[in-house]
Amino acid sequence: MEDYDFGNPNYSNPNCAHSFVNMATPTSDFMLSDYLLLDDDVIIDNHHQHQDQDSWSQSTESSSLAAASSNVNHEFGGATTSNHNNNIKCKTYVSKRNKQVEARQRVVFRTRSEQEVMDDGFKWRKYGKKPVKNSPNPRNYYKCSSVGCGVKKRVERDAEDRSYVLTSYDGVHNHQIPSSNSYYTTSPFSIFHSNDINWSLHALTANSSSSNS
DNA sequence: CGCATTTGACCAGCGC
DNA sequence: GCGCTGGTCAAATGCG
Repeated sequence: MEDYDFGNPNYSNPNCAHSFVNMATPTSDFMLSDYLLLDDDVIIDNHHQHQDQDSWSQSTESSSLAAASSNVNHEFGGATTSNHNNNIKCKTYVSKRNKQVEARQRVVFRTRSEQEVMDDGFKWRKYGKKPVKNSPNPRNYYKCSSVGCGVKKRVERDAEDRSYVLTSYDGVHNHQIPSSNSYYTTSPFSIFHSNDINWSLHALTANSSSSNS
C-alpha cells in the first residue's frame, strides 16, 4: 500500500505520470476524481482475494491506481493553497463489509491543520464519536445533512502526528454543493476552504468523462 | 423553541 | 460462545 502524497514536491509515482500536484500552485482545476473515485468493480476484482479482515481495505498502487491512471490522459492543473506545509495524502478504499451488497467509495485525506473539521461546502450532522484503538484521539462521525444523501465522513487526528487530520469521505453526494460559489460537483471532496488552510480541490466528478478527451 | 451536539447503549463482524 | 472493536442510534443536553 502506498500513500499518494500530493503535497510533496519530490513525490513521483512511476505508475501514474501525473500523480503529483503542487499544492502551492494556484492554477486551474485539479481533476482528482479520476484518481480517487475509482471504478468500484475494478477495485473489487483486483483486491477481493487479499483484503484483510478489517471493514475496509486499502487498494494498492499497482492495480487499481494504475488502472485508473490508464484512463486518464489530461494534465493536472494544480490546486490552490495558502499554506505550503499542507500535506494531503489520499488513499482509496473498498468496503469489505458492503461489497456484496453495495459498492461504495471512500477517500481519505491526511491534512496538516489546526482545525479538525474543515469547511468543504457541504453541511454535515455529527452523529457519533468513538475512541479509537491505539490512538489517544477520538473519531468523529458525520452524515451529510441533505435529504436523501447518504454520504458520511469520519474525522480524526492522526495518532502518529496530531498536527495532521485524517478525513475520510464515504460515498458520493447526489446533490449540488450547497455553497453558492462552488462548482457543480457530486464529489465528496470537491472544495475545501478554511481560514487555516484555504486550499481547494475541484474534483469535477460529473464532468470527468468529457474532460478525459 | 428548534436545532445541533453529546454520549451511552446497542448491534454486527471478527478473532480467539 | 465470548470479548473486542468499529459503526450507528437515539435520548439527553446545550446553545443561539
